[in-house]
Amino acid sequence: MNLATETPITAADKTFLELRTAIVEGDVTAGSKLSETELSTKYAVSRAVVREAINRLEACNLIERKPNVGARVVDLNTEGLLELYQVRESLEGMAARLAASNMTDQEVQALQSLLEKHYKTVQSGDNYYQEAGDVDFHYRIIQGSKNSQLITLLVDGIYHLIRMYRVQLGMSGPRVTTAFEEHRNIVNAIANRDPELAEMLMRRHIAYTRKSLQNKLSQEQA
Amino acid sequence: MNLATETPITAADKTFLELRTAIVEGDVTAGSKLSETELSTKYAVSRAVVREAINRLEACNLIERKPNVGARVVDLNTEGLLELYQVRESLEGMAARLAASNMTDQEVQALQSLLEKHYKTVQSGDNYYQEAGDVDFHYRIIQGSKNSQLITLLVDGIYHLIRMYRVQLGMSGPRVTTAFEEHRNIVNAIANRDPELAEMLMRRHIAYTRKSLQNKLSQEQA
DNA sequence: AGACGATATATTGTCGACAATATGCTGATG
DNA sequence: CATCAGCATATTGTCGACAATATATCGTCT
Repeated sequence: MNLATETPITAADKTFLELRTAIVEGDVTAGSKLSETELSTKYAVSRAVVREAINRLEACNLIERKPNVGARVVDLNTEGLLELYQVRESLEGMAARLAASNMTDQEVQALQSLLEKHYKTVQSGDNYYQEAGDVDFHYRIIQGSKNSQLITLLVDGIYHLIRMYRVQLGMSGPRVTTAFEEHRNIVNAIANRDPELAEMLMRRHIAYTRKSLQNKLSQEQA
Repeated sequence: MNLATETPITAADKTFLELRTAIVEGDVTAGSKLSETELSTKYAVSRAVVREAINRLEACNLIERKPNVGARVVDLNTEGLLELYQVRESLEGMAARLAASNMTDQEVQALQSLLEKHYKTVQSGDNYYQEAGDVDFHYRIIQGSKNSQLITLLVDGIYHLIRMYRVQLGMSGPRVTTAFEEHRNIVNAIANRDPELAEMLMRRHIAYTRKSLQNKLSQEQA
């Protein structure tokens, strides 16, 4: 018996994942068409598996499909990103609330030490780690909610979408300072097992980020 | 030129929709297998379109798939439903908040008259309308948020899931009285353009429903 | 010359067949 | 009698081909 639940990876899985990163990272430009035949030759698979991949991408809201016409990478407007941040505020707020109740002490400690590490690199000014650290921070709290529906929604769905939007709109990287103080306060609330406060702080944190984005975007348009 | 943007409906679309209602309504029992060949003969289409439909169902979290094994209707535990209600509380709370800001005066009036109609049928004791009315009420507020991401998430995703859970667990129909008072307070908050209050009341409303479900379910298990 | 219509081309939708994997059965063995 | 190996069957994964639809090209007419 093999405990490592070896899940066989189908060709459709692989092409889906490759295509998704290609889209999310912006390697295929926004609004460009996804030709089935073209992709099937490019990835050396049949059209059937390409179609399956495209179907899944559509389910993720990463592309749009019109029957008998084809699939295009969603062309993103500023409004969509801001809408997404409202959804995120709501869901991650709930995640923080649940995390304050459901995280194990061990997980809380791990979160605290992550924060510690984060603090050091903020001062050193390593921008790359900053972004990775930010994602990791949010990711752990989401997991800490222990609500599988919530986790699936955020990790499999919204996060990829947000990432794509940000790349497309040239908004890569979080706020310059990543608002370390806010992170610390959230962690404290969770460590104190204070769900209401944790939710409120997380919502504020994301709302601030949203407003910061909004400013940047309206500035660029001017 | 035809203004009615006639969207061609593919066979895959149809089978997807039929299958979804069949699953959501409980016509195919929980945990049962979805055989591709069987379904293709039943719906008189090729396996390819069945596969596409199944793919979409998987994206909706209505079924689970294991490679080389097949797809089964998700077998639902109580916990999953309660988790879903937490997500719903979060998202519909946000929807109510946004609706208080973004609904037109006309939409608010329509909502108020719906409430009126609702009130009459609560007293007459027409149980069917009560459920339909409840769904309609929530649906309008969601639409009123004007946040397309939020709308898609709730209408295309979570609502079908919740419906399926409820049917499977024998929890059809909302709370006996549908908590008319709560609905009224929510509408008032929206009409007064009070986002914070609208959100808070909607969250409470759903949290109550959730607890009511929890009681019912734990009672049954005893 | 511009607009419209018919034809040609390309792309997507659908289908049936083959290959790969999992499941169930049969029978041999301890 | 239980267990396990090997085979037979059934189901899913993948593929290439045909049909239906949309797009592009070209010619004609006003």
